[in-house]
Amino acid sequence: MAAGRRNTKDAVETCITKGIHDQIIRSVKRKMPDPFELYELSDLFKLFGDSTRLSIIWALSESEMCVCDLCALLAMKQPAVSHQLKNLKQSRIVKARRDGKIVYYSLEDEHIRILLNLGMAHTQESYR
Amino acid sequence: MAAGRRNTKDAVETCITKGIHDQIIRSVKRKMPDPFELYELSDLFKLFGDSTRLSIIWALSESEMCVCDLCALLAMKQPAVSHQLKNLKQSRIVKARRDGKIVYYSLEDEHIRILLNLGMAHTQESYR
DNA sequence: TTATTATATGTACATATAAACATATATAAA
DNA sequence: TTTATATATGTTTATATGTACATATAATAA
Repeated sequence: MAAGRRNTKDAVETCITKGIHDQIIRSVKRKMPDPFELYELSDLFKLFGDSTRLSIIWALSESEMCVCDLCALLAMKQPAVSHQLKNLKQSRIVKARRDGKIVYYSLEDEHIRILLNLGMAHTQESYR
Repeated sequence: MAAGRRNTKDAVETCITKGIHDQIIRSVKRKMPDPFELYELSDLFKLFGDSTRLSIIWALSESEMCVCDLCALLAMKQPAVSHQLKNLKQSRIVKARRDGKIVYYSLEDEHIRILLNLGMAHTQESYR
């Protein structure tokens, strides 16, 4: 791609049909979120990006549940559920409260529920 | 887990401390989206779950761009960008229009932009 | 204390996948 | 037609990751 073009510090690499979109690229580049934020955000979405984990999120959007409830509901092994809950907790998607031996999980905040509903709206719209 | 419990067709597997959450599990199970929908939805989120692909989505939320623009903006190889755009297009996250040799990509609909913004709100809230 | 239950964690393995590289296709100009 | 440019696609490889299994920890009861 694009041989023989300058590559100074602030130069913007565009197509040979040079400079057409130069201003757009520069403008967008200025607004770009810092890499850390994009990385954190992709990590958030990544956790929604597995169907069994998404099932857990969906279930918790319906009701607080304990680990064993989720195992029963989703026909998953307990360690698998616990591993996923750990991931979900680290990314602040779910929170936990212990009551004796039982640990109850629920969604961390309303953002999660809204994200889920919005995604479902998009999917349902695409496939009807 | 839970040895010696009945396992008839409609039985709900719960903890030994039996029946505590039986009603909740049954209720949630009834409302459960069908597996296909959850699978499609997880596929949607999965595409948001990679930082470079998320950068593409973010960039297109700022402005329609051609493949080469994205390469320049994100410092990615052209085939890598095209591969990701193909994935994004298949899941109706982006759409394309061709103008001569140049193919311009943009977000498919407003849901995508809202999903992105909502996710960013959650991330920014978590880390401030 | 020991026993039981509920949950968490360490590790290994099989699968998924993002990126690199090479190559093919599409469009326009010469 | 041939040439150049922009994009698409096929294939390989290195990495990431979900699950299974074994085991550890936490909490309650006996």
